[in-house]
Amino acid sequence: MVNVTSTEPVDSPATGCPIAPVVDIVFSRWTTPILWQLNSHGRHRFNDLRDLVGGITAKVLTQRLRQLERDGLVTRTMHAEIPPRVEYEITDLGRSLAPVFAALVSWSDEHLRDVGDARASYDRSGKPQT
Amino acid sequence: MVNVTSTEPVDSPATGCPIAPVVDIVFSRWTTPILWQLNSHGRHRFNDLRDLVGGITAKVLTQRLRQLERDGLVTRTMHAEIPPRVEYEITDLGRSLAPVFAALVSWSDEHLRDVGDARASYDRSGKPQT
DNA sequence: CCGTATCCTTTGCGATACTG
DNA sequence: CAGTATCGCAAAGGATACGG
Repeated sequence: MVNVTSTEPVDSPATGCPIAPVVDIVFSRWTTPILWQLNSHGRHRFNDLRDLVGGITAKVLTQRLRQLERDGLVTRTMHAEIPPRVEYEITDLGRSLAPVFAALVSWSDEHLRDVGDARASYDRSGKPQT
Repeated sequence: MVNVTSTEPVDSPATGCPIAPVVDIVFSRWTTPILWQLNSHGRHRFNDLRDLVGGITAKVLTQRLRQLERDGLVTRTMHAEIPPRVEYEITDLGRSLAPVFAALVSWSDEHLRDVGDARASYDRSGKPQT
């Protein structure tokens, strides 16, 4: 979490990096897959979303959803029924991240293999010399 | 860190989210400001980079630079002098992230204020009801 | 100068049990 | 169903001291 509005210096990895705030907002752990699912498959109930994301516990999913709701990227709708039904949906602000995600998909398609190659090469012989 | 090459399921926030691997690579803590500095201001020595990034300790900077080097995003050049001189530079692969960063800058310009507003609104009255 | 080693605190997360 | 409460561990990160 970071101070989004002020121009004061922050302790986070920010100084001189203009995209540090948005990185904090969008790329915290689990937030990307959550937003991705809500963006591609519409509105979802809590447990459905939990299954879609996969591997996340209820506690952490709740934490992340609360954060995303506070940041205006996701809405939470409570239906007063028994048993209770809660639905989460991405907002227009959340959908506005589409170009960012598209850029990442594009980069993955073009360059992810290069990273794998670099790692293999590094692990074989490239270790840093003193 | 994530298994980049295989198609096997991973435990990370990945299942069904195609950009999970690149998020792991590029948006780990401190990596974005490091890449940003190396991308905007060229080659740098270790301590210069440390000052440019700001707030990062030598230990953590070393860890992140090793990771970036292994992933092929940064090069490390040792000059055998006394005192020693080590220079870090972004690679072509690292520079290929430019469109991603550009998309993030653009989104910040257009929507970061909305997040601040959403937070203020949420903290005032929007807390989740049971 | 460029790290590494060590210690220690903090943070995050999983597991489990429980509630409206 | 959709969480919350509590516990406990494990990893990440800071501070400091030291080494090639």
